[in-house]
Amino acid sequence: MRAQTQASPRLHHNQLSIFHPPSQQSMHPPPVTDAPAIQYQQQQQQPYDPYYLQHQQLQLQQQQQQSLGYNNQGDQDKKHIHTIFVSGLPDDVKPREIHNLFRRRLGFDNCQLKYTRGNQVVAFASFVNHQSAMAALNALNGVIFDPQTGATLHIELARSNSRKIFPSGSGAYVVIDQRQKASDAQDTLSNDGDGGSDEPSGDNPNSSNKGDLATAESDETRVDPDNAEPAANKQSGKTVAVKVQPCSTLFIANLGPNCTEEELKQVLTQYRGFHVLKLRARSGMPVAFAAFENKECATEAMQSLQGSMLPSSDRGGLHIEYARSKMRKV
DNA sequence: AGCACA
Repeated sequence: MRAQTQASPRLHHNQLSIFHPPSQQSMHPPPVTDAPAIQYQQQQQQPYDPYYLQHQQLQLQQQQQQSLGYNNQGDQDKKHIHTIFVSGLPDDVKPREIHNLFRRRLGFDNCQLKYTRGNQVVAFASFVNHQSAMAALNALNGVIFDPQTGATLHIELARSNSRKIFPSGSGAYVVIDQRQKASDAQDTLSNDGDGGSDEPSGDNPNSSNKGDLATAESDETRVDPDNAEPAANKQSGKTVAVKVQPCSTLFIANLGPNCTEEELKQVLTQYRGFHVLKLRARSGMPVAFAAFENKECATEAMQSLQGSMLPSSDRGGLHIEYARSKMRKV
């Protein structure tokens, strides 16, 4: 009997918890001193999720910012936007997948999947503040969502924030179906009570209510045709050629000059199947190679950590690719 | 853009 090794090839964000610092930490000092900004997992076996702690901190931070008048909407920039707009999704995407894509991200609040009239699928994800939204945007933009079709996520800041439908941190998601043809959108509202619900279980075909959640639609969440780019050619019968051959070893670049092997290892050990890390400093800028048990594990880690900032990062977030050759087993 | 170890 075989184990369930052939899960869905799509993203499984089961272990993501890296600190995404504010892209531009503005006028406000870092939150508080009683909790470190980075909470590494100390290689424990027990499931450890700093998400909730950090989530609470972020909410506190946002309240402080609001009370200080930083959420000034007179600004022409988008500092007040804490919702991101996601396109490039395959049309068979499930709301659960969107939720699982974002639920572990720092500062996540809620998300909604939307079927547009043009038979496109887009999603909105809201965070507790602008920085968290930007961190998620930077981490997931350009990520291949479905390796089999090559569908690539295109993420940008939403034009306006989603209306808050659920209490913060409830982790709920919403489906809005505007398709013209017969719709098969089923669940409109779900909670994740338990921690581990990433398995690609069978879809439940209970199309009980449709359209009642469409009241959540507003001009805030309207989708413009120019806002949603045509996704990868998933219509063609053939599978699209991928950029780089997937490999169980990852190539990690854009590290800060002071990046240490320990620092990177602390992060990588949070991901399933991680084995060995090798750091190589060359001409000032170090690069690293991380070996995983298999390509799937490597892919998960890459997709979660893409663009993430380390404490030592000073030239932007991590740049991760599949290595060109597998790490020699030593 | 930068991909080693054997």
